[in-house]
Amino acid sequence: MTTPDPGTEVPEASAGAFRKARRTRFIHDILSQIEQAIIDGKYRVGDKLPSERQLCELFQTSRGPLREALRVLEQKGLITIKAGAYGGAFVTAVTTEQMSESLGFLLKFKGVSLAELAEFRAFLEGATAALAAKRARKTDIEHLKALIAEARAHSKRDPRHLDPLLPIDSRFHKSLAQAAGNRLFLSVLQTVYENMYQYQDKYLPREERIIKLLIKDLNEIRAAVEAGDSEAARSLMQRHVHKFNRLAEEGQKQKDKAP
Amino acid sequence: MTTPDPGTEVPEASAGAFRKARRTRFIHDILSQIEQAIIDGKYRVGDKLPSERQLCELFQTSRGPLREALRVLEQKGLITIKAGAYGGAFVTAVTTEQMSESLGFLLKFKGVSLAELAEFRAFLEGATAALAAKRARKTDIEHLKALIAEARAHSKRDPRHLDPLLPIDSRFHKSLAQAAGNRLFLSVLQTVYENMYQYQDKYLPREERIIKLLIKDLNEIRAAVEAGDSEAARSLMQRHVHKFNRLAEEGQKQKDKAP
DNA sequence: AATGGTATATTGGTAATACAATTTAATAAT
DNA sequence: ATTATTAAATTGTATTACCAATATACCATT
Repeated sequence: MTTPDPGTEVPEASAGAFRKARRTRFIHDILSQIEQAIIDGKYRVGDKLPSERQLCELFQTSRGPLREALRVLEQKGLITIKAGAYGGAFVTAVTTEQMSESLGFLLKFKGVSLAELAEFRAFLEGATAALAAKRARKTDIEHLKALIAEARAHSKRDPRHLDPLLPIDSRFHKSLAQAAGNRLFLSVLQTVYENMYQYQDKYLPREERIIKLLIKDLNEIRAAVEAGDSEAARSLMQRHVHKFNRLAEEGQKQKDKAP
Repeated sequence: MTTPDPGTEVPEASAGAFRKARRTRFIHDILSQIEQAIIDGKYRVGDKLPSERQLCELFQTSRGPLREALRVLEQKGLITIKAGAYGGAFVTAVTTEQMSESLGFLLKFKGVSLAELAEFRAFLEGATAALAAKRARKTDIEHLKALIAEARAHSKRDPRHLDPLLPIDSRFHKSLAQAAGNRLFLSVLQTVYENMYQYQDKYLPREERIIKLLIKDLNEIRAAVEAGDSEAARSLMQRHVHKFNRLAEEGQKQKDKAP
């Protein structure tokens, strides 16, 4: 399903009638069989695949190639492997981890700048907020309110420490994505976060006004979402993201000057 | 860099100060070393890594685990492996392939519907068009015009065949993403395409009006982009995407009725 | 001269076996 | 009841050998 599969191949550039006549490795066959079995639901999350030796029997191969295949499946995020008695290969729920890593490579090697990532994030979160404004239910709104209340409590107890607020901020954005009712937005958002995390929060200036600003922004967004005003939600969110990105950029310059 | 790396670890849920003290497998070390070497530019695209036997010497390990590591790197899209004399592991340029696959798994296992994918695509392409309207250069516009001209030529020569137009359509969208001047949009767009390809085009009704509609839509978008009207470009593009998605959905229902 | 075949050395691909390390569960000892 | 020990299953690693693919250089045929 993933690699050039003769069966489902799309005749895009059908100019050339031939494709590379590469002979498939064993592990390709093993991989696609196991993948298919998982996709077909023959193995569900939590299920244990047969032991390596048994799989060797089944596929009529030796442990070398088989372990290579298992390693690839592990990398794809489909299984996790535990050693020891009652260990083995267990089917796991897919996460955004692999997608994040792939995106990370693209960022690194394609030379995508943080500015580009921030721009993408602004669009993404803007759209997320707009959707949330249309679809958020009462419980979603309450959840957002609770998060803001939590943030306020923190800031009252300790008006100078930004760090405890950052995870709350993160949860706010993710809750919003959840309220948007499209899991794809949430997944992509998480992927973006996992890749800009290190930069964004690290360089925000640790000042009281930042905390106030953050809470104010979030609350305005919440209000727009609650009012069902999707355009306002989008606009507020985009401005918020851009604003905080600018703050982080400036903070980074400051730090670079006097480390 | 990918897996739990003590160095760059982010204190997200800094509630738990400790991370699982799992004894790292050999291949983790091997992986991170090779990955780092590639990231650091010690090996560039096209370069050949040492042969398996030599790598075994370097890492003081046997071929089994080493090959597992190479297989994982291959899966990550960092290297390709060729057999035979003068073969070996060659560093390759990263593509969107892995990200596409990861997204594909998320779609399959998280039960993300095609409707959700289409919604995401509409947002993405809308944003892309809006950006392109702001940033497209003369050469970009000319490229878009050339594609439309090509499409028109096809439709004149053969007014009934939609299929030759679909690749042109695809190129149009990708060119637009290129003109948007943010490689991230292009990468994500490609990722989405690679995952909805099979569905979208397959079920479009093969009627003459569809061809006319397609060309008309593209040209209107091109005009908005050329005029620098980003809001119009976004709106036109979003409507276009939704429209064609609806057509494909209806076509699918038709085909399901009478196969 | 051009083409096609063939040897060869290099390198990845597979197999088989043995042992080490890890982990859980059952058991024994305190 | 708690703790230490043992046993069994399973992955992790090492070694060795051989098979298969392939770029190169050389040779043969036309």
